[in-house]
Amino acid sequence: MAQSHTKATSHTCAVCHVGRRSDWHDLDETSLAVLERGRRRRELGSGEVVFAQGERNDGVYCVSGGTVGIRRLDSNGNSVLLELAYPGDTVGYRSFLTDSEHKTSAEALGPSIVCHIDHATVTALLAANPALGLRFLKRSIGALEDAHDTMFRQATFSNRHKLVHLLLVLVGRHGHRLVNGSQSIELPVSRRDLASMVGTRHETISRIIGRLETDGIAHFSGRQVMIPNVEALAAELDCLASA
Amino acid sequence: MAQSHTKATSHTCAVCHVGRRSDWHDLDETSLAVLERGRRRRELGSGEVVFAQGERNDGVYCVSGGTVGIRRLDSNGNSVLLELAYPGDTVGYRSFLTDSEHKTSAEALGPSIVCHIDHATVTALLAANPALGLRFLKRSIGALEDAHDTMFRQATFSNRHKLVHLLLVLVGRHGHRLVNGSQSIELPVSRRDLASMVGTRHETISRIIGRLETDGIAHFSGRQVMIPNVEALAAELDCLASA
DNA sequence: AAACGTCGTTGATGATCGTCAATTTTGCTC
DNA sequence: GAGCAAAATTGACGATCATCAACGACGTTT
Repeated sequence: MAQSHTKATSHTCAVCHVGRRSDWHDLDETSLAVLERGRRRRELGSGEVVFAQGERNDGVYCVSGGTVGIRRLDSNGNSVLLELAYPGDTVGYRSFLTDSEHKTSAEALGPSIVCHIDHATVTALLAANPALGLRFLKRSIGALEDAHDTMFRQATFSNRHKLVHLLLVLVGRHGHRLVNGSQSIELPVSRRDLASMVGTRHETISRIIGRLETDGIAHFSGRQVMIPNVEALAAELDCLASA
Repeated sequence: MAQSHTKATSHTCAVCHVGRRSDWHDLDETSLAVLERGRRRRELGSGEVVFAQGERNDGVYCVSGGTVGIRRLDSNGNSVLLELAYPGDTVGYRSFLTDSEHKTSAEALGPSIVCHIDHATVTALLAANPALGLRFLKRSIGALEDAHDTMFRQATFSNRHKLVHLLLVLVGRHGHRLVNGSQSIELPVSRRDLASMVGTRHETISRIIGRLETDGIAHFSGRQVMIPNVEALAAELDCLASA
């Protein structure tokens, strides 16, 4: 809307994620110029780190392609995948706004593209565009409500139900409808990460997957999942809401 | 600092929570006057509801005394206590900022005092005081990081460790040091709420408490808890960090 | 005082899970 | 393609948990 021309050089933020509306679309022309100068595009391979837990903040990152995982680690080697970020999402804004070190790590869960916007640039953009701060505020509130949802499920769902719910969420993001109406996904995460998201061990996830297989609800082959009937999967959760 | 006089009428926000710094301390004189007009103090008995899940937002609430629980319910009667709010904390700001219905309920966990600040007043104060928006932003980021901590513990701690951790947090908020160095607390929550915070059933909490008793680590009598040696309690968690 | 509901505790039992270990599979490097 | 390391699966076993049920304690109501 505001940015009518800008000679689509294919990699300016103004024309990026047209459909998805990133946090940077509302900027005025001069701010867009500032953004273009302070921004650096990075292509990441699977597993590459965007920022690491404990590092000082050096700006924020806008996800432009692929999937980015937000992870927390401890000194024992435990790892929990807390959030998934997709194109249009901004990550690293929390430690920026609190001017502190990153409380989580972010890593590409597959080939991904992120744009780094350096610290000084974000500071300048925030000063000139109050709406940008509002976007971050909405983002953190949304993330908090997601976290509350997760905490509620952790306390009330069985592990099987938690895995089914997670599969349904991933289908919404990564699923492809096949001709016969069934769904096919390539999971963006390992079994270990699945386990950490469900709150159990990877061996247990293996066994629950085995039971889903024998029940005919889903068929797993590595990270490929075939779901013949998504409604049947969703029905597993409905019995909780109605009973 | 800014408000030097204001004739301490004992119940103005400017002189409330002097030590704890509420979100409303930074307001200028004229905004403080607006706040005083749009604010209504409420004294709540144990269990009384501040706002209910699903209601539309009608402003925010500043906790002035006691303890307020933030709770999520579902249609099956399941209830999970997600957060605790203490004097100086503001609650209800999330649905205010997203202009939506409350996603959680808030209730007094004991005799409490909250000040209701009506919707129009908060809107006016936010427009005149950008710093107030920042306070809410910091608050939501802090709550999100707490939620991430909880999610991490849910995935990596045993139920016993989760309960021990929760006890240590509650000791920090509600504990009193006795002459012999031991700590005494009155729990602000029921066993059922303890269970929901740990992510298990109340019967299991009962049994874990029983084991803590026989281990001599803590002594429970209703909501009164005696902890002879807080370090011994904390040591339960240390073995996780070092091992 | 009696009746009632909620909360908390305790017991018994079957189901589920965590752990250790062995093995297979997968993905990557050389 | 061979070789390697990490991931994933499977089995066995003990530990823990969810569930159902019974019971006592407590506060409120009638």
